[in-house]
Amino acid sequence: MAKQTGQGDNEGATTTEARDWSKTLYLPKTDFPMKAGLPKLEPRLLERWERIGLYDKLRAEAKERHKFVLHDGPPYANGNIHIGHALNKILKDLVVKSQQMLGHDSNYVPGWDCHGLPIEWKIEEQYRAKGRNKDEVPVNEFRAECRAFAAKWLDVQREEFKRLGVIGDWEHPYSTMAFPAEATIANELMKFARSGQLYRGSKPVMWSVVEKTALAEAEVEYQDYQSDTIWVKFPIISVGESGDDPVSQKLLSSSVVIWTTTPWTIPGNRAISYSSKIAYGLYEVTAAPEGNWAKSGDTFVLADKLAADVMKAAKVESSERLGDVDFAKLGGAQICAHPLRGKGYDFDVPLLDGDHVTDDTGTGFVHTAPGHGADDYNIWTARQKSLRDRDIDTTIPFTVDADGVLTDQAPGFTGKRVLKENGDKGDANDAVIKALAEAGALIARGRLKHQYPHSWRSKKPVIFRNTPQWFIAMDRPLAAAGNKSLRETALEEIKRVEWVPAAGENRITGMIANRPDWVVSRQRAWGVPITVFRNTETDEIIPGPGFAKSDELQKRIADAFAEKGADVWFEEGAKERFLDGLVDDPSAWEQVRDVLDVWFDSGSTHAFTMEDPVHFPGLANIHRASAGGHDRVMYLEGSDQHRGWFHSSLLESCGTRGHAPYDVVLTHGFVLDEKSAKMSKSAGNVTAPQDVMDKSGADILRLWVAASDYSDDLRIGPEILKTFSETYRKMRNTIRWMLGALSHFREEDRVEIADMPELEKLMLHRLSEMGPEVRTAYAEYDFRKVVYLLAQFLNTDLSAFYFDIRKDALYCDAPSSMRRRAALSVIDEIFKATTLWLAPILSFTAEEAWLERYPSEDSSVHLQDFPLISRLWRNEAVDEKWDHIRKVRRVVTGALELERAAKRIGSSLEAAPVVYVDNADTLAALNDVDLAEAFITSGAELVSGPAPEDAFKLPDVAGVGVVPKRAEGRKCARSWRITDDVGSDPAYPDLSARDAAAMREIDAAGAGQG
RNA sequence: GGGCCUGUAGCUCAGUUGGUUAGAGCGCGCGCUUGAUAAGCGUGAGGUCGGAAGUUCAAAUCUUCCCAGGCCCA
Repeated sequence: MAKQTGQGDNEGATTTEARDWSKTLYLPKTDFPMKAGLPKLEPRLLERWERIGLYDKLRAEAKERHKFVLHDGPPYANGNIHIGHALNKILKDLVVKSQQMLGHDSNYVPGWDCHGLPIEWKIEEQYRAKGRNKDEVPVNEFRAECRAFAAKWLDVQREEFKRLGVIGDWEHPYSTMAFPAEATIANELMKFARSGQLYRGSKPVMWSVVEKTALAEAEVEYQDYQSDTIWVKFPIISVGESGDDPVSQKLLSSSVVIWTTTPWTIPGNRAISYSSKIAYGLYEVTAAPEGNWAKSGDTFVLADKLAADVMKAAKVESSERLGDVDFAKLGGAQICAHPLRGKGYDFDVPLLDGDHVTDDTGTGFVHTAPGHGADDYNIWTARQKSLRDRDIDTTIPFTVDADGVLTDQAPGFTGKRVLKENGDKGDANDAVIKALAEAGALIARGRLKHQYPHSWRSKKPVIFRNTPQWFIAMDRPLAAAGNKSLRETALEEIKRVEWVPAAGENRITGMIANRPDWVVSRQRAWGVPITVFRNTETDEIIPGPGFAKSDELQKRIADAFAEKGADVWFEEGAKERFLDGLVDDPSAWEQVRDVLDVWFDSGSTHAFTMEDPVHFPGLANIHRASAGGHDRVMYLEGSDQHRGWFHSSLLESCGTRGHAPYDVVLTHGFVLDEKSAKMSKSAGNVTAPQDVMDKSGADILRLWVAASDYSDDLRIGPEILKTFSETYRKMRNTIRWMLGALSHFREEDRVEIADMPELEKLMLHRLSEMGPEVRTAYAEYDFRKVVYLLAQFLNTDLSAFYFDIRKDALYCDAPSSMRRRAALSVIDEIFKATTLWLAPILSFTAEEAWLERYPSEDSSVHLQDFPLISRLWRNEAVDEKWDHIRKVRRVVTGALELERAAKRIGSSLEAAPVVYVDNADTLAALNDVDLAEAFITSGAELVSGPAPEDAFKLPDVAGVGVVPKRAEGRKCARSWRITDDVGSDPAYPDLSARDAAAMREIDAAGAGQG
């Protein structure tokens, strides 16, 4: 028999000197440190995982299982990760690891979004610092620099993500700028072109005349600017269903008045917006100065709140309100004439009800030029169908060219400049104002200093200008989809997807139902080009539905991209090479130079990862449940992605494949500071994941994620991290104690459940309860329930109850003790189960503990599945019985606490309480139980019957009273229990009978050892 | 301003179809232990369930309004 660790040298039982009994105890013994030192430990474990090829091992082991694919939403490769990234990736890792342990092949290929504006800006910034001009750099040279920039940050972020303990195929991530990805993105776009869903339309964009470029909202800054303002009459020519009352009758000879700060947009006017929430009246001018624009007898429709201001601006001396004008009652079919009717502006100007109209300034009517403003464009396109039904041409005119010059689509003003080349005001405003005055359409003019958008580069004012753009149609019936539109298909698919939390379904449904057509073009350099050609004569697009050689053209482009990347599109002579032999005259075709919206890139990630078995062999042969298989695909991102990635992926996949690319969509909230405020550098409330990992460790961060309600926003800060560090410490120490106890456990000592004491049966029963609960919680992605269950179990059931009680047996019992061996057998199971249950969350700590228990060169806790819990462990009878015992135990500890406070006892081992029970059920439960053991006292007496008046009672434990009593006898020098059998073995005069017997066994074994 | 969502002890969270004095873990105070010891055990304090009104015999739970916060739009 091997000598037990934890025992000192045998000095002989006959020694008169006091023996150090502590050396004869089986005290916990482990190298697993109390203080984790995670910042140092974690990198070591990461190295180990890399060395043993953990990810590949997982794939190999799970080869035959059903797949669970968490398809990564790509972060943007342009900076260090922040706490939001950490939340996102850790949450993904919790899902990936738990799904693997639940028995799936749980795959995770991380990816990055690499094209787009922010990276272009960074490179431009570097150019400016060096005094270079972007426009003078060949586009592919510029693109190469963008590519290098993205590659650099991809690497940085990859290391930061790995540091969080996230398992994944980090060596083979996907990126939207990889050549095969660029090829696939272009290919997907060409699918839209060929099915006729891609069309060329127009839209106003912010445009810098100075730089001759479109600007994004983030590229403009608002500065003071003096604008010309005008009040313009639009004569009413039709009132729809007019009433018989005098006011309605009078409307036909009245005007609607608008106010604008951009007179040059009047040629682009196509409508007037009003709001049904605003009260309007008909006002008659009753007195005005001689020669005034607004004349006595003129009648205007104005918002009641603003009528006085307008009359004042028009220098009207007096006016009268004739009555209400209620547009809702009029049926919404009112038409005005353009103020320049007869001069090339003979179209009807409809009135449109719009939420963007207010009665804070102006007239309560908004001049609507769809080519010159976002609101204008939105309301115009939203009303497109009803306008067409009224025979109104909804074409948006191109009234201003790239130089800021009015075109021939602005009759009478062709050649006038809105802004000069240097950004100064041009002559267009004056020309328009003059024409309006001559037409008698002006009632007032003025100037206004206000905030107006300026280019952040040139600091010069910008304009809204209608420009050609490429769109994906939302409502075009698609033959391949049974004549359903993209919108209809997407809405149907949304219902098939599982949304976690469920509210996500609402949110995205609303967005898809209401969104306009998808603008996929950007006038930029760093992206995947829109790989189509347009016939300048016929407007035909190739590849396209009517072009016989679309197959060949599409293949040429995709193949070239796959080989050399999207740069080939911008190379000299690209058009000729791509079109060679496919069209009669390449010069009749315009090569589109716009690049794709990056949302189209990321919307295509499913296509170039999950459908590319060459580059992502682990993702080959996914048979999704929606297609009759057993595999599932999850997307997991912040809730903002309902409008972002979930949205674009859904549209992209529905438009090309007719179904959603995902089966489950899980969303999380945003990370705020401890007071629920947004984090910002200026507020000084930023928590950086890098700092947390350096100071506390990734496991603390992981515990924070797991324990938080991710469906809502999450808070983090110093106090919260401190709390989680404490929670961690508490759980860690319980694990540590198990490791220490198990250092004395030998496989041959394992005990069958039938031979175990009830306490052990109870703990196995608890495991059998925990098993399904933990599994279900993981399966439902309810990680905080897992944390709650495990914390409760470790702290309450184990540390404070089971382990506390069993310390005596574990430390003091003889090696042969059935009680001790049973306890160790059970602790072995508990350790295994809890470590495995914790592994997805405390990935580092679980691994550390696992390896401490099962040392190995190449194993890992993460290669295990969740524990199999035997059905035989279930034991409701024992559970119910011990419910009674634990209740009584609470009464006892309560009674002892009073004794302690009165300084009558210190340790509970100094007590031997008398328990009165006047309750048959409880009495039955307590009858054959070693109460002293359960109470951790030296003795306990059970008395049937009512307790004395002065006995200690608890209100919620009926029929139980405790009378404290000091234990009588001598204190055993080894176990510290006070018993009356101390000294019963003359060889061990200071020990109780149990300890003396144990020592005989131990000493014999020790002697045998020599 | 609109859409979606959130608001329970210092912190993180439970609170089943409205039903007994609103719970847990951690932290905090106090005590015990000193053989899990920069640990362990016990015990105590702490909440007008964001606010107001309403429905009801009864509301943290239902309704309305308000306040605060977040995301997405405008």
